[in-house]
Amino acid sequence: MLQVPFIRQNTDFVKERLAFKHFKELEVVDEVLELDDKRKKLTLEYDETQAQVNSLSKEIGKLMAQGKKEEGEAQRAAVAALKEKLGPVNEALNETEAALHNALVKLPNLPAAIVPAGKTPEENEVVRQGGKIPDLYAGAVPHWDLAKQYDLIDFELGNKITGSGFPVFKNKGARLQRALIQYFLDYNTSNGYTEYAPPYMVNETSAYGTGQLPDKEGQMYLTQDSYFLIPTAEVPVTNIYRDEILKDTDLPVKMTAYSPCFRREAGSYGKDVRGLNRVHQFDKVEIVQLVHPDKSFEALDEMVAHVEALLNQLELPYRILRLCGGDMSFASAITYDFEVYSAAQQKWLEVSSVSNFEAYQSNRMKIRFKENNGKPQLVHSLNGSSLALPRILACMLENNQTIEGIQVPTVLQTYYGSHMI
RNA sequence: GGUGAGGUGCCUGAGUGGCCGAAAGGAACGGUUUGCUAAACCGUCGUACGGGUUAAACUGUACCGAGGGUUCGAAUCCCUCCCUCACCGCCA
Repeated sequence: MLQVPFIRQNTDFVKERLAFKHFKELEVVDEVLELDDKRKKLTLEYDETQAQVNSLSKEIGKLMAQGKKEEGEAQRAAVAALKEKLGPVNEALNETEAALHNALVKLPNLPAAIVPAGKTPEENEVVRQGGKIPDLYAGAVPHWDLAKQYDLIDFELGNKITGSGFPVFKNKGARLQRALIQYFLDYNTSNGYTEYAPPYMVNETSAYGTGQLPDKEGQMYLTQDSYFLIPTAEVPVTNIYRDEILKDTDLPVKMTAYSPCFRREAGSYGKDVRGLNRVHQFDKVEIVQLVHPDKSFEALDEMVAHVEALLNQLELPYRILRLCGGDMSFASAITYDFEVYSAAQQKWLEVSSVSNFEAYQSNRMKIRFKENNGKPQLVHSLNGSSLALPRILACMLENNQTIEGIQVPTVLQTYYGSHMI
């Protein structure tokens, strides 16, 4: 969440940036400031009164010890009077703090300066395009047909076992998927990321920390024990450092993790969900960084280059989009989406999203660091997919299909064990 | 699922009503000494929110799992909840 002192000092700027993100309830900004004023006033009143109570109580202790009972009794009455006043003040203070917090979490992160204006996905800015869009032979088909033809993925079977959106990978399909995961993790760790295998369920606090809660509970599966199935490894991995104060020399923290991701995507059935395009359970390898606030844009560029290198090595045609203000996620200050071109569907599919959250997540999670003997400051957090498996797989199958079979990119051949499916 | 124990600062761990934001040890950091390393010695070593200041200094309040209660006064007593650990049962 945003920091109140910053909002206070840059009120107009905050409103302007929020409007840029097409956030409607700008009055919440003023509400935050009013509640913060109220909070300060009540805090002062409470503290001063409590200070009197404390000092009187100490005196009573001494008087009693000295056997001066009458004086002690008189003081007790004084304390009782103060405490009568204190109750309502305390109650008002608690209410105000809760209200302030509720208002504060309504405010999304501010878009960074270089975020393009716009509201819809059509207004996202294409930053770069790379790789070659293949000319497919006349009989080329979409991946769901290839999946059947080569016996790689069984969508019907998933319906039987669980429901729609839970594909079953089999044979070479399962193997290819495993090869990709292995390859991604190896690539990440060789670039300084520490590998984690996190829990696939998280508690409410963790879901809140990365911004899934409040609001987006509908997008997650909730278990009987009130744990959420993770929608991305970002959630458990970023929470590793929740409530920690790092040393500046610990930064940057670079983490990577493979995990399945579970998404309810309620009400999203329709044309775009065929095959692997949108499913309820999919695999993904994620990268997360916690960095010094001065370095987060540098880190962002590094992560973008990292993901781009992966796509180049996989020989997939891709483009990088800088999301416009209105299309960015709630907690993000800037986001780059990576899309690969699915030649048989003739469609761009999102396979990665790399974001800088600046201090928005770390403020919620209280992930901080200390420089020398300075005060704790919030780190900046970033994350990105490297990469989401199903669409990569879909694209790879479609783009690499030939009459003889499906070609496996060079970089994957040792992992997969063959050059052809 | 059953039974028992327990949650104190970066860690270990003392503390059962006022002198406790909290002993002691360890770790870490700074320094002295040393040819280097080690050892030894000295010092520093919580967080949040207020007040104050150009900034500090200084100062108030809160925090010993969370929330409530008793009391003039709570880490310490009471209640509720959460969590962890151990053993048994079941099981990969």
